[in-house]
Amino acid sequence: MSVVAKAIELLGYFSKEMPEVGLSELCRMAKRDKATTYRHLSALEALGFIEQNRITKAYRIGPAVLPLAELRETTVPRREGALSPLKALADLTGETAHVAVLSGQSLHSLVSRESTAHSTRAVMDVRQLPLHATASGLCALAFGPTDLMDTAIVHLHPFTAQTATTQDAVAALTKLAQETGFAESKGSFESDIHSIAVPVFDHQGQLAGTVAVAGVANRMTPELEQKTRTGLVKASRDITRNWGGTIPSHIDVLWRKSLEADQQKELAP
Amino acid sequence: MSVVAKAIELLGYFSKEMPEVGLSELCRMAKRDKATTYRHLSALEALGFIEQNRITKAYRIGPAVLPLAELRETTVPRREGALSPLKALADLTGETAHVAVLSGQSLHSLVSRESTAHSTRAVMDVRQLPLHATASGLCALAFGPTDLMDTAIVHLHPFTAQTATTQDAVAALTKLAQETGFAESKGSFESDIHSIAVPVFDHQGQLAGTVAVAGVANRMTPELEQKTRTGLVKASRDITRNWGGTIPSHIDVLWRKSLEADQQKELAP
DNA sequence: TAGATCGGTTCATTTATTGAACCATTATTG
DNA sequence: CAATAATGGTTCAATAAATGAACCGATCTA
Repeated sequence: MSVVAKAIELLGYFSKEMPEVGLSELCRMAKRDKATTYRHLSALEALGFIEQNRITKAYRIGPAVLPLAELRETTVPRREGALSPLKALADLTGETAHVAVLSGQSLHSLVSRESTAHSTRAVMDVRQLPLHATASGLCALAFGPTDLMDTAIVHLHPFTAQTATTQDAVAALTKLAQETGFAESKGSFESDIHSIAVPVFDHQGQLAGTVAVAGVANRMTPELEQKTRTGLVKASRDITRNWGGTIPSHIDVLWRKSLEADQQKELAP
Repeated sequence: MSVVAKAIELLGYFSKEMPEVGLSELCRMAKRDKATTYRHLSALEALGFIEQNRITKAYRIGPAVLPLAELRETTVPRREGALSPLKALADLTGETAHVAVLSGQSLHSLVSRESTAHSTRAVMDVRQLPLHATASGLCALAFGPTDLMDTAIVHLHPFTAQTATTQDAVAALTKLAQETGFAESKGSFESDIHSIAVPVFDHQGQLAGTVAVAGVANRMTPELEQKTRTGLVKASRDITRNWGGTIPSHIDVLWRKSLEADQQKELAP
């Protein structure tokens, strides 16, 4: 692992819940030596990526990230295009909706929207999503570049008892997603969270990212699941359009079939 | 210089004018070896800080900066508070207005607003502002922590023929700013740009950042300069208030005196 | 077709990174 | 209130990682 990666990884330990973190705390979280962490922090501080609270000595994200984000937004305005479909999805389901983008071999959280319908809800505080353990990740494996699986199986970290930790198990989940058009994670990343994800595509019909709904498990009834699937498909269509992409026809077919099957089930009993 | 710094410095070469840059171009700009640059880029790509255009092979800023910027703004919401005073300032002067924040020992561009009054205008594409060569930098030296000067004099890079390159010259400009309440740069960073800056303060009356107007030199008449000074003082008062800060009374006195002197001059001829 | 440029790779040399042990301060606590 | 255990920060010899000249194959240009 390069120093660059180690240093920048530290930025991942800051969150809305913990916007300021001290040196020792950060060492524990990153499981690194104090001197090392300190030098990494100092380097990031000199660059304005983090800054230090002069009183508490704790660190927080610095102002240097702002112009970079602005540049990214004006160059590739994906966030804006994802925002309003995501809001609609969160409102429809009453759960947390989020969009992640595929960059190289990894999946990054782009924007998330929490519903205010319930006091308990999923909070998206992870920036890089594990491919094998999240609905979004499995969705990327199912519909993204094939070599993504090679990266995924390097570290099959067991986040919960439900996490798929063998190549075969991950492959099976991926296959299921490819057959239905929906990727699912039932407590495989966080134990009480049940997620469903669908792919978003770029102008070449390649996977650009994923839209997902992360729901509190005990609220995820078959009815809500169906509503979620319908909402996800609409959100993916909207975001794909906003990003100037097109949904491959075979994906369209998959979704139509899955949604029709759901409706059948609803009419049957 | 640490690898972390070298790698992250590469991010500085992307701009609105050049949002996508190839490997060789980047090597020339950063004056570094190709292999080194390539490895730095690869590291940043793996972290999502940059991504590669699969067709042109050129690199651009990646999506990983977006959640960081969002976290920064929710933690330290300064951008929002600066935006509308900045807009007013740009409209008043017809030139480019911008705000920078002091983070540790360096000054970072926070947000800039260009006026549409003229087709030629200053473009703020630098993220870290040199302390000795810009109005904002001199302003920070004049009203910020005293140890800032130590950092400033380490590299007195001659950006133009007008740049102050001796400690004495920088000290003289700083002293002038301290006496008038306004820091000025006449072509010391970019030859045709004339800038004026004033400080913005935090809740302790310490320097939090700077507001500045960067004007095209030949448009900067004494009349526009006076209008700019008045506008800057208003902008600083508004932004300082929005950030929950207070302007020290001695600064208030300085500004009043300077603006009154300006009015005298205007009435005299 | 010959030369130039591009992105990307290799490997011996060099240089920066590492972490145990060390301070100096600042809370905690019996 | 003194003892203890945190905290942030620093040092330096051992070591692991970064470096860059030279190289490759693919495009592009004249």
